[in-house]
Amino acid sequence: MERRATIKDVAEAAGVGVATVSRVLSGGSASPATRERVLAVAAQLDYRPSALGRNLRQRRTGGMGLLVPDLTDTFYGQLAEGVLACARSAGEPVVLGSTGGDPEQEADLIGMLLEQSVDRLIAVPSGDAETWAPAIRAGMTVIFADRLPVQSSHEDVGAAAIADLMALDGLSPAPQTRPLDVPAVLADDRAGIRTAVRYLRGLGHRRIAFLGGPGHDRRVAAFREAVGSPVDEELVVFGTGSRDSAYAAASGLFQTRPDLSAVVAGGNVLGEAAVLAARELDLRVPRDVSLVMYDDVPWAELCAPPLTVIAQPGRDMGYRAAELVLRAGARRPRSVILPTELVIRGSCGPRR
Amino acid sequence: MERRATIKDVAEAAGVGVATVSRVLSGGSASPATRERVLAVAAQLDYRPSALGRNLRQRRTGGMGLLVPDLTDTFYGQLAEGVLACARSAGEPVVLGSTGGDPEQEADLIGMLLEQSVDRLIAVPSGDAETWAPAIRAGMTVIFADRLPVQSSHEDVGAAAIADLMALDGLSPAPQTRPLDVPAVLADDRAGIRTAVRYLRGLGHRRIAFLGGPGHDRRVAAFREAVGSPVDEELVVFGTGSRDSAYAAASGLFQTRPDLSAVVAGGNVLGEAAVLAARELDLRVPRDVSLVMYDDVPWAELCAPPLTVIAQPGRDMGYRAAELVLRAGARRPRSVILPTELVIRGSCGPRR
DNA sequence: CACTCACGTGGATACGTTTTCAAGCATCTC
DNA sequence: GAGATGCTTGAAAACGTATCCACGTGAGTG
Repeated sequence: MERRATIKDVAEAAGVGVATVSRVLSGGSASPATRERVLAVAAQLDYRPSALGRNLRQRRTGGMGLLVPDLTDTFYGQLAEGVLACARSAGEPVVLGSTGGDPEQEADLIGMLLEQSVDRLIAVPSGDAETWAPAIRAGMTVIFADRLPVQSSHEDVGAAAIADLMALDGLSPAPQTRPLDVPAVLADDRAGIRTAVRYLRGLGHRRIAFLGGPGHDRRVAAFREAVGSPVDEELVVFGTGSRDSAYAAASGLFQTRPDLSAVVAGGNVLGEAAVLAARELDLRVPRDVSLVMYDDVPWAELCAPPLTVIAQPGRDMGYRAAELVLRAGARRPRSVILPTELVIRGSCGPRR
Repeated sequence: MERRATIKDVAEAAGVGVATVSRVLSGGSASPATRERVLAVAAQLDYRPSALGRNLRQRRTGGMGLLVPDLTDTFYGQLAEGVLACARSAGEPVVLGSTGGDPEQEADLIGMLLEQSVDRLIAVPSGDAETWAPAIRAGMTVIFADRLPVQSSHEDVGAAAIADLMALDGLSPAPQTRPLDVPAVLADDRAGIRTAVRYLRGLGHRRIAFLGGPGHDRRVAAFREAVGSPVDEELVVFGTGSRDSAYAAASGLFQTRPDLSAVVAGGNVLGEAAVLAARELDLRVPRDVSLVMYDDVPWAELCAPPLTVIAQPGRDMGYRAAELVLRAGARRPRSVILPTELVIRGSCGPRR
């Protein structure tokens, strides 16, 4: 457990000043002769610059933070893998937090990251603009992934991202809004949901339900738009994020509206709940009810029948978000929307 | 984006020295009067001590590192959630790395953590003792979770943990071995596998296969022990960790040995592969082949039939590991073995 | 040849904190 | 009343690095 060599040791051994060593190792200019000598000595001493000293000097911790609601949710696992892959190839550390979907815990974790001087953050937000204000105010480079913060009445965090999205969606030009500069990496929920609904429509389904969870606002909106007015509000139900509540929501939906013939689950936890609830109520998939689930996960294929899903590239989303947050210089990065794909397996059939 | 207040600002505003502020905030002794004043000023200035300064001073980063092979594997997701839960309640950051089961990446990540001066680490190891030597040598407090490093010929990292385990298993007293002080948090693989094999035996199965992956050494050993000699070596096959290789292993197993009537999958990825391969080969579960899978995961219930599993408390394991690594003082913590439970669902039937 | 300019270099400083140390002061003891 | 004892306190040093700045040297230009 010997003490690690410091820059001072290297400087001494190489017969140069610490400034020179620092320059050589950070890619600054130096004469080829000294550069070579310094590098040789550094290698020989097995010198590795301490992140502590550097961080303090630069008043910022390298790497990035990552906040997700729940690592048990396979989609967030994929997202995290993407982020980690990018961070690893950049040699940057990532400090992870799991919010449990609770804005309060999220706020705590943001505070912790602030304390650590982590100034780059990728987040699947659970709180609203107020929760995110401290991070923005502190000058953090924040990138939202998978979703945007819920809109609170008088704030507009994410407004810039929304503007980006509208442009990308080919909607009306972004309204004049004070941009708060929080870009996002999202899946094309709108197209994904629309495709799924059309697919179900094509199979003859008319009473299609949406089973959502927290953060699925954009998906519900897309669902409403795809179904067209008037929307049967009883067919749009929500869980709170836990598996239990998802199950309760699904079960309740099936029981109060036995006339529904198809359901779109807004996430894999909801999809899981729908399968379970249907089985419990002796509803056969797809004979009695068709099911399409947002998120493609390995076990979707294991179900009987295998689940038809709206696949979103979780890993890519994480990777892209990490790229954005790392490359973010003076210029604020643009938001990104990644395509979804309807993967047709066996959980949807014609309306009987 | 105003500059954050430093301890100096607080000291000045409170009319005391910085040392006093530091003492008050770190729970040192101070007169009630000054303590109150300092706290008031600190609150008013919204002062939060910078982890950077503290870390540099103490030459160590707080919190802990966490290294897992793959967050896409639900079990490691559960494990990570446990670690994060404990860390969150302690207010400590955790920097996460995903090794992909590759010793080389693992070594890189260890190096990165060393550079960050992270001196506490929870790991599901992929490399051998040699990979872990740098961490140990640097004085890191390491706790292994879920498995131990593979034994390399001339080293004995984990020997201490093994000694602990033998004691816990009620085996012979630990042999005299130079302890390398790497404790572990493991599931009782031995009992879990034994119970599963006995269960299958009770159903009449005689040709039972084991489908393993990297890091399943203890499980294979337990399987061999439970099955009793002579072990039919063709019935013990391994994947390399990826889903593809797991599928290949499972499919190969089913095809080369159509006479087997039951299989024990060493992890949830392997179990998934077994279900898929069986379906592809038109083998019905449990009519043609019985299946029990290590790891309980939410989707085990979704399968048709629902999977009989050996449940291990992934979340608890993570939480316990985090507790151990945080509480680790001068005294090296003891290893912990957590119980498993055979959860009987519908994937096992009598031998036909 | 004098002057400028570019470049390589090292000393010094600052980053924000914890901890050591000695000094100041009040209380207690003989 | 003098000395010992305990507590509170602040100045200063240290942690390891990056960067500013000033200095010296060599080449290039008039």
